[in-house]
Amino acid sequence: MNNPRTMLFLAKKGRYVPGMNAWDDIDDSAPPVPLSQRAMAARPQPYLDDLNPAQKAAVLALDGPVLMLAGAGTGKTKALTARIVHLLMQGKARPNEILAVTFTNKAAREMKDRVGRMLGQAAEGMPWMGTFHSISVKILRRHAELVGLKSNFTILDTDDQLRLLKQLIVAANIDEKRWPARMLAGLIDHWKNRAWTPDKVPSSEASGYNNRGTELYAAYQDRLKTLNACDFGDLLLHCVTIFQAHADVLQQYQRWFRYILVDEYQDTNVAQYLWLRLLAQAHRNICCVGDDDQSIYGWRGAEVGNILRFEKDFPGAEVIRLEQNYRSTAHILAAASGVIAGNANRLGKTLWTAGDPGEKVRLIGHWDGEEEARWIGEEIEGLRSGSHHLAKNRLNLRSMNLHQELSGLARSGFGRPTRREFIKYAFESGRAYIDRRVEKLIRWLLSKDSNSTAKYQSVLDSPLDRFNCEEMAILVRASHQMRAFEDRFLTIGLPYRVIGGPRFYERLEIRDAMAYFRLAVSPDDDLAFERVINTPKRGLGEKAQQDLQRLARGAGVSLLDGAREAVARGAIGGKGGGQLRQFVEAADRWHKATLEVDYDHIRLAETILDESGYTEMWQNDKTPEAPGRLENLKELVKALENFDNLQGFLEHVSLIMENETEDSQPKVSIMTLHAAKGLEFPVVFLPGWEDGLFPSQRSMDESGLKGLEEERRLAYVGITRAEELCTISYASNRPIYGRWQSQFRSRFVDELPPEHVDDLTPPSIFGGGYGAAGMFGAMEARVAKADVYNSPGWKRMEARAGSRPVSQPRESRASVIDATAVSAFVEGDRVFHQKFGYGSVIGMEGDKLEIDFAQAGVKRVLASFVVDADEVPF
DNA sequence: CCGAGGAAGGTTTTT
DNA sequence: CCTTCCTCGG
Repeated sequence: MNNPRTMLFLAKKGRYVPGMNAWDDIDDSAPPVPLSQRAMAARPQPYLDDLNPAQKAAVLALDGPVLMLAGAGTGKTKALTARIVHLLMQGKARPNEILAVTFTNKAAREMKDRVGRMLGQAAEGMPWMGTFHSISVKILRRHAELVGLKSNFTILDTDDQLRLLKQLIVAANIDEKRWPARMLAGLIDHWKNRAWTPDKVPSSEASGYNNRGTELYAAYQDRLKTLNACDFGDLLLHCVTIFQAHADVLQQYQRWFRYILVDEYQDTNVAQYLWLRLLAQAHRNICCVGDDDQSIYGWRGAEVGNILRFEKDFPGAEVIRLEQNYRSTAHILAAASGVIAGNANRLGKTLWTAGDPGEKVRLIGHWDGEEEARWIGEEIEGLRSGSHHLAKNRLNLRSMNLHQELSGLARSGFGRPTRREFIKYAFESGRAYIDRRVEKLIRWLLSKDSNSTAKYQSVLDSPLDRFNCEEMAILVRASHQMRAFEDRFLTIGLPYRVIGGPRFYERLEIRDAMAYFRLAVSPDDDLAFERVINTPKRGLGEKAQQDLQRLARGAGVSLLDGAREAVARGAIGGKGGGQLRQFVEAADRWHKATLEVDYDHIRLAETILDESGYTEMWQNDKTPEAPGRLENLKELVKALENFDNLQGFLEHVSLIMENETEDSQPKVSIMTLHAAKGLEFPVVFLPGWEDGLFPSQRSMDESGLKGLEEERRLAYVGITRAEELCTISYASNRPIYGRWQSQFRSRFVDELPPEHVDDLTPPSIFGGGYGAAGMFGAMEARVAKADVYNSPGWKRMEARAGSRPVSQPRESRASVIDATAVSAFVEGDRVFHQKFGYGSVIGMEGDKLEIDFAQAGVKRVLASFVVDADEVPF
């Protein structure tokens, strides 16, 4: 970095910018200095300085119920953290008297970080800042006996839960095929979300499982109690039960939590709602932050109703709307607003921005999904190399003046400015123009604790007129859509990352290892015992395990104790008997080790994995996944370093499921719309906007209008993730379950306000472009089998399955034309299409026909998708 | 204990 | 159609 350009910038001294540190604090070599520490000393309330009026109002209204309706990108976390700081600075509450609840650990961590930075110290003193679940565990451990548990209860993972339920179903003599454990788990989860204990489940809800659903639920709860365990739903439900049944306990917490803050309130379910209301009802100092338009978790129990009803629940509540958006350009906001306006039952917000109108939202239709992926890949390459005109325009978008100055510099031999230099320049020239982008970058720089810093550094050091891969994302409705992009990006060598794959702690090997640890810590953990007793294989199959079960249950002891007894009596014969003896001895040894004060838990963990033969099992495994699994096990042991003992680690893991093995290379993100909530990217691609895919058919089938509205909110969330450039696309043809189907453009596309949309769809290919033809209900296009097998689409798929190169040039497709399909029609033929209805052929090109449909207008479809109108059987 | 073969299912997912 | 999970048989 020792070039003349840098020297020039360094020659000047940093300047004060409200709410921010001087530039010299943002040097990479300097330790992270809290953002406003210095400012804090100079003024009484610096954290209020860079808040807009609405945010300020939300921060200042400390007492009484407050509903902060914070639209996407309106700085809600900023307001929330400022509010906490304000509470502390005003002496309204001590750090441990503030209850701040979030949904995810990530959100909790971010809030902690930001409060800490504002205060100029770590927010470790805020023990009640966390997720609903982590806070509930804390409370529950203290009062476990009130719900029949011991305070050292274990938290079940999904696997254990399923195994347990399966046993119960079998025991109840119910056909496990017809009524799978998975489904029961879902049901019970659903009931717990609604805060229904077994006796409260309405009979109308319990028709499955031969009308014995609630019976099974009750048996499950009993079993959990015996095992001294609970599942995730229980954490909240037990708390609610305790609060409702024990006024003294409730009052204790009501007094303790003087102020309550809730993030993402629109995502709360009934149990969480009750939990909050019970805690808040005495002093009513509750501030809920949320956005009804971003409620996308209805399918897992979230009740938008909670936020819609807030003012009724808390009469006299102050409702504050954060509507100034700092994230997206005006066109993007307008497009998003246009779509969400289609929903009824909204609290209503109007997002606006003081910023640049920017580029219009781009819309493009493609022939099929493959082409869509190819196009997006090319766009990304262009944007990242700077050859794309929109990349070149980017400087204009950010700041005309600075652009000119910087271009001047560039021309005089300084080269292309990087963002880092841009910020520096803006900063040092005392320019008032420090936008939220700059603020964000500074935040990135400061958050050195985050292990993703490296990738932000790479963003910072890339030229301002290019988009770094880190700045671009593809957001899809369903994860199977990701594949097309992965395939494509792999062939063109574009670095990408899929967010939200299987989580680290959910992986098979990790769960197995964890079960071993659990058994070491609590020898009574029967579920852990069951999981590992024959993993690796010890010759203790179904039969031996059943014997053990019977023996243990008969004697009323744990499985491990039962096994010990069986060994003593020689009840298990043959090879298994010897192995069992070894297993029991080892388990005893491990447990003994955990009882020592200050034992070396890392070494113990290694010993366990070693002695159990578990590591060896994977070493001998020759499947391609095995090396990865061993790698994960190493990772797991490494993670132990952050804890004092195995107990602490297990507790942590049962609550926190994270997978943050980041590497530093900048990558394009591919993720679902759900996973994207709360994130933002300068460039966003939203592919697959086709009816049935998005909005998802299933959603609409199952939940009707309610489902459609949630899908629409999902669309809103998607668009509002984009900061500068948002591109929506769809394909006319897509293989659905192996069958090629004509797709209708998503109805959401037609809800986009045309004046904010730039339609790039080639009109020649997709007649009756965007904004022209009206929509009519989407039908399922079922194409007769014979047609499909003859269709070029089919041929293409067959070709793909064969040995052809992954990416076939477009031209070669023409060679796959099915001659019969082409010759089957001539211009002027009357034809029928399953989806578009009747029409007449007005043109042909290879395997595609151009057809003027009576209802749908001019479309291009595969010849095999239409039949002669005379042959329609109805 | 492993592999072949058949049946079923094929949104979204955190804690 | 493809993938995955489970069962059954060797």
